[in-house]
Amino acid sequence: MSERVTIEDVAALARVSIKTVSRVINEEPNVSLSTRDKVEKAITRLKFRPSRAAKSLASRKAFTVGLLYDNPCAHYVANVQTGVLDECEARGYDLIVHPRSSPGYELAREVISLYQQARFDGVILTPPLCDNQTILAALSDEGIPTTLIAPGTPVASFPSVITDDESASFEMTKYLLSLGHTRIAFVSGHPAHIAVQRRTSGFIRALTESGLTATAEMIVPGFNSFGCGVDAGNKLLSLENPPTAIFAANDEMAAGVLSVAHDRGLSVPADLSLVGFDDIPIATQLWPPLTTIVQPIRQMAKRATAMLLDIVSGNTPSPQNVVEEIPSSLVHRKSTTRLSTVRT
Amino acid sequence: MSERVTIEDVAALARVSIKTVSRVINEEPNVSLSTRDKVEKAITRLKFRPSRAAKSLASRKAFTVGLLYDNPCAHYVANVQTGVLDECEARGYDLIVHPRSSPGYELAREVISLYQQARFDGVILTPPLCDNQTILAALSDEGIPTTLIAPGTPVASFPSVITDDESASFEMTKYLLSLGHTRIAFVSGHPAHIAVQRRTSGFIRALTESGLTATAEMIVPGFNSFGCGVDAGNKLLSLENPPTAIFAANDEMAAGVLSVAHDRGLSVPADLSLVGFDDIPIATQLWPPLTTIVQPIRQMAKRATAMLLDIVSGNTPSPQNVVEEIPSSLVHRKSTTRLSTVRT
DNA sequence: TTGAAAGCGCTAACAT
DNA sequence: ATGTTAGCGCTTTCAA
Repeated sequence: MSERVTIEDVAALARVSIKTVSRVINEEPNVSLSTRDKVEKAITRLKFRPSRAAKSLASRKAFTVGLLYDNPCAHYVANVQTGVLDECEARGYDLIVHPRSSPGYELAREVISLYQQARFDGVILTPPLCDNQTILAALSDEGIPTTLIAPGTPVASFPSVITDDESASFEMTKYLLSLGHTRIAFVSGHPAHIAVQRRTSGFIRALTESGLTATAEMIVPGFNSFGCGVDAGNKLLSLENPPTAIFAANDEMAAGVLSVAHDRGLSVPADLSLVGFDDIPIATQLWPPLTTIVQPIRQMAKRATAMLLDIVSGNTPSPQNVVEEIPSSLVHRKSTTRLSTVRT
Repeated sequence: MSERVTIEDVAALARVSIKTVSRVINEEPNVSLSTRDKVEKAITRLKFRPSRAAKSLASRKAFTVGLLYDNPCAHYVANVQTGVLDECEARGYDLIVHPRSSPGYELAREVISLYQQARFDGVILTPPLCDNQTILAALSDEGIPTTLIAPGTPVASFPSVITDDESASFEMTKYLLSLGHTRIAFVSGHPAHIAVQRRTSGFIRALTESGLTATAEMIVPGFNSFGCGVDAGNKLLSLENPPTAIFAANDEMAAGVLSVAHDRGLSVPADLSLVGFDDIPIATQLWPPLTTIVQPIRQMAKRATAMLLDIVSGNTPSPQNVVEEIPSSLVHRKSTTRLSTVRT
């Protein structure tokens, strides 16, 4: 293997000082066009790549962000990673991922240790970690730059980016109402995921605003899993006066409801309109494909990363308690239809 | 924020030289027990964490591995990442992920650039990248330490870890045969995924060995997606003399076949036994849950990482063309049953 | 078994 | 607009 090409080699070839080369590679001002040109030619000729380790040591920055998560949903995680990487690559940062299911204090210790080793400049937290008080407190105490993706309660002292769960849920319910449905059931999500809880509020608000009331038998608790959807579906469709539309707080539960409908010989959407939330891959693979709400996960992750990089690179007048909201969107697919006047 | 604690602070407190501290933190030999003890106490008291950047610069190693992939399946990627991290964390390495869908030469350029910046010491490739000749050649030319996970043709000059696709498929077919099925159809996988192609061979071999022949109409091509499974299912179940068992080269296609069976009012497994391959999450969420083959993805990734770290840390007498095989396993669930003598 | 000195390849702070 | 001089916090090499 060839020896490493250093900034000195470039300086020698271009007949300038290493500081000038440094200016060029960091796009600093105050370099004449001709000098810049000479240096760039030398860089190209020698195939010079500045050493990340040397840069880090000298500038006391890792140029790396950490992504912390403890989420079983591969699809969600993949989207978040993609969004974070979008921003990292654009700004020359690296990403270190840290999936963790250890207790809060353990995780906190690990993260602090990594930070002290200067292995990253700051971290991004996703649900449910971004609602974990132990970790949040430790990060705050240690002064570790942090941003949050979709925290349940964005009261923390960290910038966060959220989406409009409540109003999206409201819109979806309105849509079902506009189709003529009045007996609409809701399968609520995991109580620990605060953001998911807001979906229930949106549902209730829409009903109330239309002069309807959300009865207890039409709101059944779920815990986000397919199996919960199955249970909820069985409960709801066994009702004396069953719903004509079901709104599940996530697609996985909607899929569970759908399989129950199939089993019972009910046709979706002819006999039952069904909608979910999230737009996970199976939403389009099921038959019929699910009308649902697309979460802007990737964009949220990208923004959260941008906010973090602004902080760690000192680009910004420290935004403090900034909370940015990125809207989700409703996709119409085949699982919903106007309530037919002829009832079974 | 407090000032950084350095190796000098520790040396001063322990009244030894920095070299001795270095010996202790790197677990080098030739340190007396009492000295080691003194140093360790000082480290604890000061909460000293060696700077990764300084260590990298001085030792000319990044202590980081890169993971390259271009795979749409989030579940697969998540498993690979977990396996890689298992090994990385145990050995103090970091992981940088690099998902890419750019053309081969572009990717190659990017990877070489990152390597030259010393942002990682070596890379791990997963399908389909590990079968991409352009990238493989570039990596080899540049002398970048590399290991491969599940390459289609492990002829390359890189250590690889594979699984037993052919024999697992053989066993699965034998199992179906043992249940009394003789009209068994196969939905083959994506032609570009060579490993997946081997599953077809195993199927054919089992049939042949049992004195049966694999007829053309019973082997239908697929491309790994749910939709392909639907198409294949429709084709197969429309046959004048349809199969009593269907073996899909992956679970996603099996799910497609299952939805067709449901639509046609066929009961699985009473009317049709159905099996898949991979054991992705929906395999257990479908009804009935799928009998399938569990791929040891996480372990494969862990081994591939261990091999890479052995190379980059010089722990090993350069294993060259090592190919390790990790066995998969068959899980019996509810989608298969003995062929009933009473036929429909 | 221990230590002193010389870098690793950059950036920072200050000249000029 | 450009250069000089010190480090950054470790490991390496060589001595003792």
